[in-house]
Amino acid sequence: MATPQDRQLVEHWRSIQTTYFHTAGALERALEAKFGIGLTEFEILDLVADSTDAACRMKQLGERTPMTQSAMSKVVDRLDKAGLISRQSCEDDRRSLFLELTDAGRALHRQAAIEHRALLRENLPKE
Amino acid sequence: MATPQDRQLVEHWRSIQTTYFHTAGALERALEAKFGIGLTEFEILDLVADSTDAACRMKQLGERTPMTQSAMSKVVDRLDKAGLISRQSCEDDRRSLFLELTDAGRALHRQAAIEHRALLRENLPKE
DNA sequence: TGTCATTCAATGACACGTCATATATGTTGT
DNA sequence: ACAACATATATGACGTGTCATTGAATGACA
Repeated sequence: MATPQDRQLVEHWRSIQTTYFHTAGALERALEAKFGIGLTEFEILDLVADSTDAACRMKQLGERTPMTQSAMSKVVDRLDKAGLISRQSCEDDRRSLFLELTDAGRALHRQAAIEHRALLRENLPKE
Repeated sequence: MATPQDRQLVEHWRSIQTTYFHTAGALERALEAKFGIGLTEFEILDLVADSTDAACRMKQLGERTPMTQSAMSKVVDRLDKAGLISRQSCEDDRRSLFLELTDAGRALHRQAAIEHRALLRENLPKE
């Protein structure tokens, strides 16, 4: 802990951590309370809802999130069991999985997304 | 997922998440590999090393980090068992604990901090 | 075609964080 | 001094993430 630059660097990092934890916590609690899903669950729903094409997505979604492949697999598993998402095996590559929102998933996502955006607006530092 | 403002908001949030996970991951791996401690362990060491006064600190440290009280307690416990920190009970309020780096803790922190700052410099978005 | 390496997803062992509590101490009001 | 409440830390049960590995399918190439 020497130079002022270092102090500033560390302060910057702490502020990132703080807004990350603070915001993630708020999201987590609200989504859990109102919709019975966690933040990671929502994020997968959000990614899938946001996916336009018909590619085999499980893998590609992994590239759009810092989540581990293993974590993804487990979250998707929970979502599947909750009836919010469906996994369909790909015709052209049977190792891959194709994800799709169920009607319930789509409906829940629509509501939850509103809440999610609102909380981001409240919690994220302006600009 | 309607307005462009919303898209931008979500993109902003995802970028925070990404830099958070990416940076935290890099720190975690490096500290673990070179010093045998996790990121949270380091962060406590760092806070204690950075504490000037003689207040009963366990509680007050909690205010400088997004960590839960429970998490703090467990991290400190690990650090204690690793011989890097010592907990001394406060004279004037025996519920409180006073934290102090051991010599080993101080030495390790000195090295680890250098690594830590360097990695922050590499990973954090400039400005 | 048969081997060997590669890729996608799932799983088990394990570590760590969270929540709800427990325990000990302190404080306040009567 | 005695309840009743408040505060500081510790702990146990539990969920979820990570790493390493597995299983299945594919690719590459002699």
